Amino acid sequence: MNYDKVIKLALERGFYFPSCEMYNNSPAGFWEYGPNGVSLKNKFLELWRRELVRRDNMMEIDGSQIMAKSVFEASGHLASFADPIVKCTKCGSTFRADRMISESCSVVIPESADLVEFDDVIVKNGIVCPRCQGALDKTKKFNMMFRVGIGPEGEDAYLRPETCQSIFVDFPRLYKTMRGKLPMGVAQVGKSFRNEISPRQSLLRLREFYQAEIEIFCNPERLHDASKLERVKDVTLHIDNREITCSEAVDDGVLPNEFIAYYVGILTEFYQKTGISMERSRFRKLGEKEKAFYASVAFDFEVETTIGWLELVACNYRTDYDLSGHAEHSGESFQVMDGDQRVLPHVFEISMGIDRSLYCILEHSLMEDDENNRTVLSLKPYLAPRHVGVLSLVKKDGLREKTDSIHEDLNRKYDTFLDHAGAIGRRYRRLDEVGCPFAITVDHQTLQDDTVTLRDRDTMKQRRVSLSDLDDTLSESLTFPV
RNA sequence: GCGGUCAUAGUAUAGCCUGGUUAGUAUGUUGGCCUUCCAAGCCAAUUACCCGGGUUCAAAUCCCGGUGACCGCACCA
Repeated sequence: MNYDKVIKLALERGFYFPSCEMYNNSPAGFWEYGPNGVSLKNKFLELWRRELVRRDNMMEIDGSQIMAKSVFEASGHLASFADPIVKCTKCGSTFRADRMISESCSVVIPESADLVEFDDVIVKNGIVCPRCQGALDKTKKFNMMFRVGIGPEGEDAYLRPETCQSIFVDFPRLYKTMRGKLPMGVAQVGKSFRNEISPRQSLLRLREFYQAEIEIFCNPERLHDASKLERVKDVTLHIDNREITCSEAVDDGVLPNEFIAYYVGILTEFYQKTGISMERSRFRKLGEKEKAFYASVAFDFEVETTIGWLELVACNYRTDYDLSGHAEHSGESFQVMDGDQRVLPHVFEISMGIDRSLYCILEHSLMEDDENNRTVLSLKPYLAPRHVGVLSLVKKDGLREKTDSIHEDLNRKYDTFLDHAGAIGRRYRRLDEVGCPFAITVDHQTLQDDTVTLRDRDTMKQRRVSLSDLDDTLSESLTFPV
């Protein structure tokens, strides 16, 4: 299934759509989730909590989206989350200053250098616009964070460009008050904001987006403990073009230690349960130049789609980069006791893009069933926006009333969809398109013996189920897997 | 931000070149009839020319500007 079909489904069936679409000055890169999108997202996150947060006994927080300027001085984002750009005064083209200079005259300037250094080299070497030979303007910094003005004086603060900074600044309190012990995982779901130059492709490149981030605080001297890895040692990983188990990955040096291998393992088990094809997924170790400025080791979890490989998760070993930065800027101590050892914890991060993950689930689940002339969103039942359609075969002879009462018995426990209108086949097709795994239909026999038909989305097969067994039957298929 | 292409109902499109239509079609949606378990049929209803300006007696149509989308470049924690 391809990108166009997914976006068409998203627009037509209330999964997601552009924000403020009726106003023509609405900026790009902002999308909203409709009813089915929210329901899918909530269930995806519930699965994430089960498979990662609860499984590893992590704690979850919900931090504020606007954060103090100092946070980003300490984190390095004010200095490093910005690109030096230079603009041509004649044709208006914009270039990354460091790249353009190294291409024009092989002088290498680090991107974090002072802006005057770029200007000096441009003047000294007579560099002009590579496109039109026009004169270049002065180099500027383009910072990708959104600045906000707080209070009447409009004091500087920033929308967080990643959710994890709240986890870092909250770490000392969490450790003290929540009886922290290393390794300690802290998770957060929330919005992050980045002023992308060119947002693209709906959910895949947003200016405002959801992240589910996990930061595991650990003792850097105890990364070879294999006790947790035991649980996932046989999980198969696609990594660096190989197919190996978690424990083999450590033995072969593909993954640096047991600690990281364990988290890569549970992350893989999580994604297996989302319905994303693991055959079309991989971990990829990032090279020195691809890594973020804070990472010493970085793996991306990537999924193949019709528009290429997408990065869904960044796994970064951030060392003590963040905690030492915040310790230095705030004066607070971030050291903790691990046994009888005083340590400044290191951080391993699992930073997940929720929107991208949802897109991949949709693309990998969407099927065209030509034989039956239908489109089926073959979601895992526990992720489906609607669990069960409740339909009356016809409205008359009391079937409507019977159906309504069955619906009332179900709709507090399940996400249901009540539908009386139109041809039954059309109603089944509509449910198929939003991934609803089951439909029960009330017919004349129901009035006689309190049974209904239960239709399975993927096979279209039906069986008769007694109303008294209905709850058990549905629960069995709709609860999250263990 | 640059270049190319594009913008008409929920969705997909015709009409634009050559200005004047009641803006057509398909599908969807809503109600009704019929049917009574897989997008059937019939009747009715419903919904659109991206925004702003210009040219003109008259603009969906021609011109300018803006915004957005797609592709490429670049960027991408």
